[in-house]
Amino acid sequence: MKIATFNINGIKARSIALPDWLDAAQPDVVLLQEIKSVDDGFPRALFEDRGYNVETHGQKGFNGVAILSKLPLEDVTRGLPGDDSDEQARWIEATVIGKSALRICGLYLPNGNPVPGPKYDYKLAWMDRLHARAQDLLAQEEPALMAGDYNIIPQPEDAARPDAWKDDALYRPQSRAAYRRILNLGFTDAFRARVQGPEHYSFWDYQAGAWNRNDGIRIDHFLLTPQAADLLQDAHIDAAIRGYEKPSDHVPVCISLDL
DNA sequence: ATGCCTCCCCGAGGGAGA
Repeated sequence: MKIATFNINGIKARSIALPDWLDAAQPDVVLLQEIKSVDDGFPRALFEDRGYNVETHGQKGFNGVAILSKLPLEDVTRGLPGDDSDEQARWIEATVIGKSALRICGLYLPNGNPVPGPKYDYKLAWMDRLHARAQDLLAQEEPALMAGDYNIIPQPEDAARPDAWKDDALYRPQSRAAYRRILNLGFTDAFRARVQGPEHYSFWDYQAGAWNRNDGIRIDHFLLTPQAADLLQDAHIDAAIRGYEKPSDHVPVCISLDL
């Protein structure tokens, strides 16, 4: 089973590039972030015509997450537990029914800039809630994953110019510690389990020719429970499409599970 | 880089992104 996560930076702006990538890459399941659309505005037919089931959790203008799946989806839930007053659409879960069941969580973790400030406080509070959900997932002792745009640069090797990010919400020690606290519960970073070394990125700024200079950062991640990590066959980043026509500033990260 | 693009809101120019 091939699963991808892709921050598309607006479904309307990606109505060509996203279907083109789906047709070429043929993923079974895709977790989308930043659809920037309400549920009713999401072009479901574009994906249903390609054999995908579509589940969205959108809001007007910002954020928004979705799941595309060629396999049946069950028990879909929307919103990260832990704060009923949180109206931002950043979390969706479902169970994919393949040879056996896999719980998948798609997330768009808050950016958090500027630091300090209320947006950074929101990021850290959101990560506390993510930690709690992560603990519950692990307690199930079943194949499950949390994937999406974490807005976290885990290590210096995950940025072309780590010094440029030292005061940024994506790289502050407190941000990275909050991410490690989740990882250290027992999750596997699927990409780093398969690929080591620098110069593997999932985001390049639109500005200042970042793509052409390979001035990127790796901030889109797959975290696997031990039972899911046992099934891991492959992980890679589809970097090339960053250079295609009208790209997102992120590219897809893909894994294959023996499911 | 207190932001060089791009996206959204809409129908001008501001908020947000990372």
